[in-house]
Amino acid sequence: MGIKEIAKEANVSVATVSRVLNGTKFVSEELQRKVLEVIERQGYVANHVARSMVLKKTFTVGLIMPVVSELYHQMIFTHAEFILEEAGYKVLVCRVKDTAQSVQSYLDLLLENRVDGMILMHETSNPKVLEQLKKSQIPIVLTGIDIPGLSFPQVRIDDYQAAYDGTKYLLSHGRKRIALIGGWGYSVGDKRLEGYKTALSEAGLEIDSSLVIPGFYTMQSGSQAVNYLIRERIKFDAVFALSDEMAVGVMKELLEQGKEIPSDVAVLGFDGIELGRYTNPTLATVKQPIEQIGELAAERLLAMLNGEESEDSLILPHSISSGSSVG
Amino acid sequence: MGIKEIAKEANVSVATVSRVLNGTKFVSEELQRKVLEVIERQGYVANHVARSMVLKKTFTVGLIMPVVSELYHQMIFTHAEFILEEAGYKVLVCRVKDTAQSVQSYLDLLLENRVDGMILMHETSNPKVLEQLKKSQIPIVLTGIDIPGLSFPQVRIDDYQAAYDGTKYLLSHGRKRIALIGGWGYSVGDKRLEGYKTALSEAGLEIDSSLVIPGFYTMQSGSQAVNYLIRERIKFDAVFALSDEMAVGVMKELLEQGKEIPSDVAVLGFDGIELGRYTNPTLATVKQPIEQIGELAAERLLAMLNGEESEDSLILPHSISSGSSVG
DNA sequence: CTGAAAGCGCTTACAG
DNA sequence: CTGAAAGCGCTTACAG
Repeated sequence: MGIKEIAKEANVSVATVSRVLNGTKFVSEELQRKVLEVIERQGYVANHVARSMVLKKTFTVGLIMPVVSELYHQMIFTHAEFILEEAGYKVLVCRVKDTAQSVQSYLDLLLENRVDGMILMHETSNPKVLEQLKKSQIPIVLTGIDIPGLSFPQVRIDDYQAAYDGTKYLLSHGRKRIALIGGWGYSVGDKRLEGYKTALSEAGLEIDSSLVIPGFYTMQSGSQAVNYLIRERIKFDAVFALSDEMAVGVMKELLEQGKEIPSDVAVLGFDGIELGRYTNPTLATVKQPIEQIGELAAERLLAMLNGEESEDSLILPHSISSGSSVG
Repeated sequence: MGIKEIAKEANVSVATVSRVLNGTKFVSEELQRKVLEVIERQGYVANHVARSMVLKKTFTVGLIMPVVSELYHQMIFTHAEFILEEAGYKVLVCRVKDTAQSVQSYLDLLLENRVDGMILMHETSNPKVLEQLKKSQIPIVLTGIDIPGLSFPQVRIDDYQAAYDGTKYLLSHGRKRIALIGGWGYSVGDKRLEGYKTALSEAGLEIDSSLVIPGFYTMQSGSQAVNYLIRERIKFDAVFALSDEMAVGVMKELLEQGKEIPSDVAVLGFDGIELGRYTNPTLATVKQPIEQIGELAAERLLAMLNGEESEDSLILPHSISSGSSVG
């Protein structure tokens, strides 16, 4: 049951059917009525696969994102998706399950399926992937991340400054032994680490590398980090977790180990997801403008999809959101 | 840059290129080498849109899910997706934003884009949608839900029994005034409500309808329900929230209002998501076999996609997971 | 094993 | 305003 059958039954050409379907050209009311009637009666469902082939446009954008810090990424996704859907695009989401999983296969998948554009929320340094990304002719925007060597427009915060401000916030609450948990070896994490170090140095404090703990941005990972600190008898009076999810795990483990929050240990998160307002104690955090990031990333992509010049990056403001987990 | 250009440059026919690309037929080593070389050198990317059109198969399955109880639905999705991806399918996710949003547009989208099958995790009673679902020729499996009038295979728990067991669990901990929060007017919620009522009746307790509160399966909604109960001075010594996310909101509000958990009020959740083990106090809950539901739903869909007979529904076992939020 | 050709279901100049 | 026809990039009987 295609356009051809509809055409025959309505006694018109396929061109006419196509035209009433798409409203591309004026069609006399009579033919329009006839065609619409047949379509309705036959329960015709347009075939967008065929349509995409001739149009060379799929109205699909690909989104590659990590599954860690899910609540944060989901929210960005939700806001971006909303804008994209409004504009008639659908989103093919590729969720990179863990750090070991390669982005390669997802990138191939998106390219083979001819997505019109891409939003990349997952850092990668795989040279082959980088090469493919550069060569691809479709618009791409990096969201929440920065990939050195890739000149696509970015929509994100200033991670260095955000971590700097977060650290200062803890310092201003009298903390001196601040553990930092995050993913090192990635641009975002490393920049935040720099901000942390600078803030400590400026406060005249030495950087103790035993306080810099690797984490995977999951709740479990937060718990493990605290467990490690305590097991190794490393003294600390604050934890700065570089995702709210890790912070939740951190608080859980601290309470379990009999620590008081924040009197014994203050906890500061990162991201500003809704969950932080529902924990006990509530979570102080470095808040990203999640809604804005998602929406602006989508809007930038749409602009490029509409042929506008690839725009510059957008660095959005962060803020500190207080909570009872810090003094 | 299509198969045609590759063919010309390799001095073979397009048929041969297609064959080496798909490994469908034996191609002499020599031609194979020549074709592969050109493909590599040109950075050819196969066009799956064209491929889908002739094959009448997109290797895409549609997934319609609600955005409430996100952690729960995400986990089911994650497990289902894993199986599906292994089998070479990609997933087009449709996230229904709220109860007011219609499934209609997503259903149309999936059908127009010719998904090979569908996983439906969102209840709907829209008669037109139901009609379209019935008429559609593709395999569909209902996951975590039951839609009266639709005979597709289901993969879910016994919601009636699960709520019955949960209520009994609270009763066994000496609770008598159990508030129930959930979404009424949907099959899943209503069944659970029945289980709750039966358990109370069997215990010789009267059903107090002022304890049956509507909720939207979000954290915020859980908080609001508690707020309502307290504001209206309705006495209660336990809350049975029909999602863990609501339970988190419930606990938050209780603590904020100065109630002790569980001595003043016990809290029981539903779903068994990871978050419940990270809250303070930890959350007792009626646990669904999330991983199994996701995997089995995907496997059933794959079986049907492979032409196997549409199978019967699968009712999986639930369990009670203890936590310090209940006695 | 290999190729010429038809066809998948649409859209859109090009004529009329 | 309407239609005949070419073409989008593939796959696959059908011959050879």
